[in-house]
Amino acid sequence: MTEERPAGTPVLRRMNRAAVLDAVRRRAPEPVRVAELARLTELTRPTVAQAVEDLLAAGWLRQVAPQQATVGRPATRFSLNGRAAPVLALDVGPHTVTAGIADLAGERLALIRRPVGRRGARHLLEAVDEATGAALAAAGLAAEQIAAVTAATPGIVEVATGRVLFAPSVPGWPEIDLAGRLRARFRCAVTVENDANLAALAAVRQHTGAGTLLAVQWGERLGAGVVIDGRLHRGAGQAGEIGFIRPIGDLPGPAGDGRGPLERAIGAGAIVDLARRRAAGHPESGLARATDAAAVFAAAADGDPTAVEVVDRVAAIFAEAIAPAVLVLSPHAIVIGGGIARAGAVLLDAVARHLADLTLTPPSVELSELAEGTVLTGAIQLALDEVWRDTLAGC
Amino acid sequence: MTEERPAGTPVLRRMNRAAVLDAVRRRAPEPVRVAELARLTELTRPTVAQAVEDLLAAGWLRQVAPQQATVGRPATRFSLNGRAAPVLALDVGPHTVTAGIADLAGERLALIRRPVGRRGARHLLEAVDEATGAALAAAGLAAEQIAAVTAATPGIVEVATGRVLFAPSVPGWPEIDLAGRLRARFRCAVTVENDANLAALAAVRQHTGAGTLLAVQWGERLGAGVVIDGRLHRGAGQAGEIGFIRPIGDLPGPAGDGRGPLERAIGAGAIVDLARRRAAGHPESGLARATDAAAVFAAAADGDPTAVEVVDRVAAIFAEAIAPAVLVLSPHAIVIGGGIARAGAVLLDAVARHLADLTLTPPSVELSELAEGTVLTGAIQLALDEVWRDTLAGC
DNA sequence: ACCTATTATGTAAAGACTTTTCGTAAGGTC
DNA sequence: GACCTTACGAAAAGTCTTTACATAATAGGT
Repeated sequence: MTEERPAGTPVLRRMNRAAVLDAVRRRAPEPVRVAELARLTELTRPTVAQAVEDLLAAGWLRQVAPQQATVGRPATRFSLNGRAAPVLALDVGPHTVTAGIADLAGERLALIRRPVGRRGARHLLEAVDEATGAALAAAGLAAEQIAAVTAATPGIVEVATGRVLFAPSVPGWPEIDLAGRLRARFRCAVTVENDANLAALAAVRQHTGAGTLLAVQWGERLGAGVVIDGRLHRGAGQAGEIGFIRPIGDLPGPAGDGRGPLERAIGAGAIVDLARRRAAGHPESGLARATDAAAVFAAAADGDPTAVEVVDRVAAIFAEAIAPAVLVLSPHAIVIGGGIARAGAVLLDAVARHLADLTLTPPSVELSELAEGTVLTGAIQLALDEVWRDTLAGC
Repeated sequence: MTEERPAGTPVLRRMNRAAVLDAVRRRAPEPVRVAELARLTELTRPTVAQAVEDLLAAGWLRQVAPQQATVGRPATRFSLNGRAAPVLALDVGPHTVTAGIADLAGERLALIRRPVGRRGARHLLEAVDEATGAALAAAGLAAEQIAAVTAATPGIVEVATGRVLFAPSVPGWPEIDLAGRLRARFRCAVTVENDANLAALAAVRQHTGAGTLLAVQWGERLGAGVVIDGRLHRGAGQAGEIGFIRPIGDLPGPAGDGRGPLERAIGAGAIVDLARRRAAGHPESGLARATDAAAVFAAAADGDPTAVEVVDRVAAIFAEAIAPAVLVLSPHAIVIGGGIARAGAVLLDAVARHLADLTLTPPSVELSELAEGTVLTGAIQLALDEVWRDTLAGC
């Protein structure tokens, strides 16, 4: 239900303003002419002109130089005024904090990475403050100018309040009220969201935009984001926690480090362990010396039979673990990102093969093309979505 | 994205008409006064009066008798004109075809059940035609007056085209173009949808209306519908096919009857088989004589230890099977309907207990309150949704 | 230097709604 | 029958969009 609250003619003007602004956004970063906007919005030219005038006055648009060398009177052209509503995105990882600032058109204005000195919630928070300040300085902005903030954090997040409920990788993190601190510093919408969810959002936007997608982040830990028609599905609050799926077979001993069963079975480290164990009986394989998952996948790609077997086993466990979810959700595609994604086709093919066996019409299995900064990209996107939603509703 | 195409003032009037009609619908079946509508829609009284006048002229509303015994001048009251857009719903089961006709307000105008003479697609189709005709006659309507048709069928349905891709329970069914035949007979929107999905829709509307819900239909077969914020989630087209989840443990021999692994493991028949096998070693249990699943659950409710064990085992298999989907989807609740739902609390508690073990914050597990006709109710709801969507958009 | 074709912008009048405001109608109660 | 309460009706005002027409700015030709 769209739940519109219609009223008098002023509502019309608001709607038209929003439609014009939306059209400019879609055209960004290219400047647009009034006549072009009229065509895009299917409004008449005077109406668009009126809306543009309003938007210029409100600072959403700015006039850019007219195009040279054209027949007829040069058209005045307009672009989004990026400075109108820059957004701040934070990727709060256990070891690194990244802060990015982007303008309305998605243009990056600043990008700051800060290592976290020592492990622990307090040091992490310090790094967040520092990175935030540095990013603001680099972009030449004051905190008051930021129009939306999105912070990505590991763990399970109660998005409505911004509280982190469970974050095994950072001791003491749930006790810190990150959202509260950010809200105190910024007088705008602040969203705290699970990092895998945001990575999913970024990966999916890259992908198609529509449909149902399951975007898996696979590294030392395993998380996933469910994106339906371009929007994050959150369910009761912890959608996508695939790391806690209990895989078939016996588990490596309970580590008690907060990792879920599937993470203990086929997380990056577990893959190395598995490879080492298998290689013990096969001295001709180079796997015994493998120190990271990438080496295992490389060996498999080279045709090392033991490595191929290991990859196949890993893929089988993964496929069996998510098959029920695939049957229930029926995603159009599964996008795999994270450190493991660098494994390439070896893993992908094996996963697809096993899934084909376990589902009715298996979804396509693909790799995310985004390497670094996927989480930050997703955070920026969510923040921009927020701004656009508010803006288009109430500008 | 709401994708509104704003324009001149006539658009305003359309929007207001739609808002008023929507308000009347929400108030249905109670008649409404103009002043009440003004309050509900937050429009002024003259505007509402104008809209009501239009809607009366278009036949969407009708005037009803003013309320007696009131202070002040009696208000003229209006109701939905059910005859304006009746919908037809069909539940095409392997053994029975049910046809229902409902008016805009959801009031049932006709309900016809027809047994299917002999198994097979041809006889099924005959029964559909017959039931449809009888329902139309009973409601005193011609086919041209029907505003939307929804047909529920077992199997996997490609909703966009209305083709049934896979329907093991009715031989030859996928070759029949049910949607095409209905479209030829009715000049309105025709939707063909999986029966479990429609049952889910009905069960969920009963429930809360918002949030993410997984509605399981559990009988001889197993299906589920995913409902997110009141709307059916279809994914790539076969969301909710939980019958094909492969459960842990060894399967009863492949039946080759098109049933999925989970159905073979814990479908109604399989539960009886399991009980019989367990009872073989325990002659004191009455389970050996159980002929249907209900008897097994009844025995468990009575405290028969063997029966309790069987129920627990069934619940465990079910919980393990759907746990990954629960983790990915994070539903607010799981609603269990279908024949097995009559088992009551025994099964429910066992499922909840096992799920608690396998998920992070387990959803509540509940029984659907709808007994007979759940599928038909859902079909009517979907058809009405269709009508309202079209109507509110373009009346 | 001037003129014309071409494209873009500006503006005023008309038309369509909603809103506001005030007057009237239709009941009951005392 | 007077009075109170609630509902209905109609006219005037205000806000937008639309339509139609006039004007501005540039390139290229004469």
